[in-house]
Amino acid sequence: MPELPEVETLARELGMALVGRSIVAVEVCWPRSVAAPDPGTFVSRLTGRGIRDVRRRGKWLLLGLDGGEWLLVHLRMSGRLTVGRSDAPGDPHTRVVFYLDNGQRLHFSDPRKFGRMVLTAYPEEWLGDLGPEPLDPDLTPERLAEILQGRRMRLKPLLTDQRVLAGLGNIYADEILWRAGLHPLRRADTLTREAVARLHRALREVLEEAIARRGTTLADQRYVLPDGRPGEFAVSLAVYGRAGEPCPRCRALIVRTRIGGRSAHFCPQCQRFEHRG
DNA sequence: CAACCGACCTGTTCGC
DNA sequence: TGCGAACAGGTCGGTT
Repeated sequence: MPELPEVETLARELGMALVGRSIVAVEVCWPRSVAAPDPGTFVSRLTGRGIRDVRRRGKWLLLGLDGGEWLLVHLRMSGRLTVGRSDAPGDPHTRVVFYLDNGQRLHFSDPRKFGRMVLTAYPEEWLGDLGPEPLDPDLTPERLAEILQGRRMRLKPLLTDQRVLAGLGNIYADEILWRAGLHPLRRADTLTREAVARLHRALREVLEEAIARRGTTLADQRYVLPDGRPGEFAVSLAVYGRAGEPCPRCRALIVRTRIGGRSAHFCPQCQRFEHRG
């Protein structure tokens, strides 16, 4: 569920709540949520550790700990991280709980159990295959053109490939392609210079606007901020989840199809496959 | 290299 | 109303 804007928002807001705190106890309710090390080692190495940094890489959340180790968290489809008082009401999907020195708890809740945590001194071993950050200033239009060059993949699966760019998922890939006026089935190596420039601009605009609105909370409310409030970008979605509704740009009806086993939404008028632009 | 499929999981929505 | 099928923001590994 959470993509780059959601994890970026979490990193910022969790940072305010967690940096300077320390972990006094850890409870692992669902051992498989801890990918490494084994849960016993995970708990003993975390107990008593201070949190000095919270950041994001792709869709991973990174908590920097005193002593140089990192706690990596990937929320996958249904993971949620919230901070609350000790007497917070019980959640049947709680998988891991971190007890903090100020009486608060960091809750990891995850109904589908896909989310994973890793405690490691070598985060690059887990993050090494990730492509560049879409919002990195070094990712210029020229650099994006090099990335797309020679790739025969269709744009939609390419954008969600974490080795190509880090952090895009199903929602933002659809929104970015709509903003850029590019068909999701268009082959990456067929883009003109001008089309790459549009894609580059769309990447930055969509992601920056979504971060400014603190991410997308859909109807199921699975993604929320650490204090439980929703993100506000859902109302700004142009195509995702809007099949049959008019395109905000041209009023043609949004189409939903299936690409690489995932849903894809686009405007058949604004995003023409035949256009070489 | 590119595409597709099943796994991994549970909860919610859809269609008959 | 009831019930099973289909579907969900992600990723991985194996096959074609």
